[in-house]
Amino acid sequence: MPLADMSSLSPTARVILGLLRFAPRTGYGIKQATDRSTRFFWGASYGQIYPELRRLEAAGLVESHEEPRGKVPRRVYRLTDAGRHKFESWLSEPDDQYEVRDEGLLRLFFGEAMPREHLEELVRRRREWYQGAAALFRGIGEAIGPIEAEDPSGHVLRYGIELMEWNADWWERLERELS
Amino acid sequence: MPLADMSSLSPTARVILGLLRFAPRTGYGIKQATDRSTRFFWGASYGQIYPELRRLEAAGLVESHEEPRGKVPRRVYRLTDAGRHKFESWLSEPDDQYEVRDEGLLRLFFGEAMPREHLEELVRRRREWYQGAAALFRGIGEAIGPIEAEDPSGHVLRYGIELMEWNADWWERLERELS
DNA sequence: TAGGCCATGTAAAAAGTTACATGATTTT
DNA sequence: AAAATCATGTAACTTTTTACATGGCCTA
Repeated sequence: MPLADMSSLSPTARVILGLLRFAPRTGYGIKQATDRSTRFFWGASYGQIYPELRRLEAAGLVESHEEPRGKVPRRVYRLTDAGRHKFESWLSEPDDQYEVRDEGLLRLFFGEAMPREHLEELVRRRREWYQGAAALFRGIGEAIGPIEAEDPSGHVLRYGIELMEWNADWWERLERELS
Repeated sequence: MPLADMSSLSPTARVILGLLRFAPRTGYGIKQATDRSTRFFWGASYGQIYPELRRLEAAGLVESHEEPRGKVPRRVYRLTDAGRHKFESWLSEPDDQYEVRDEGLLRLFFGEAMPREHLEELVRRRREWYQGAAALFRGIGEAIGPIEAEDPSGHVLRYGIELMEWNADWWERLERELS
């Protein structure tokens, strides 16, 4: 029985539904999974996850049952058929607009006027971040991975790895140019 | 006289201040400038720009004067010294976290399960978007550019062009693989 | 036994989007 | 004469962040 207005899914709702497709999880588990996977293009905080799970349940897109560990209350959520269907119809929608928000790039865009040492620092950090991201993406490809990636040769994963590597390279080159 | 709490700048405030560094502008002009430049990593809507300009003025970071065109009221904003200083100290802050939000990637991340024809469509659109973005960035490099780019050989612009080209290539390759 | 991890949540604030409303000026 | 562009704004809503609060379980 859909009670809440879920005619359109918020990005966070989509992350949640998408992760639950692979396995049932607790709110906490969803947070861990996003931190290890989607955080590179869409993060989520507890302040969104828990309320969103309740909204999704009210709309009949997920269902939950209690599964305590000793005295620790614990609620495991899983996708309903309606939820799976809703998610898949979102996937099928045309998406015309790719909106990207990248505060680091914003800073760099205006940063040409920065003192040299700050610029070098910024470039170094950015390079390190991309190296970490590349390593993480490669790790997902090798291990079972937090998202239980069905197909380790999947396009997206490859895109992720290659994009992060390209970036790590680019920033490393700039770093060398500057020094 | 700073009246509003501007101890920390919102991203939109930073875009505004950053653009005003090059030239005084109206709210409308700021919107045009973002649409042609920062929109690829940070967009802004009128609903943010006009109220933010008033907050910035209340805080003494920008100042404005009326400059009507005929009967059309028109208010031109420019940076104050305090605003310039504030912006430059933001540039100098260390930034540890690069948070990126990319809804298109989110979709693709989960999209492996998509019906083939939807996937192809998505890939095609994405390729086209990147080709457009690459063209636009190259255009900025050639023309004076809406942001009055001081140095057309600047790192960021080069980064933008090369990133968009890399992406256009990547998605084109995937498109061919799929067909 | 202490520190880290698992686990759930809320309240307030901040940030951003969307839809609406209005009208002059400039270009085709 | 029509269409595009310049120009300013608001109200309601949605989305996200941040800071707080609590406490059991596991392992070194």
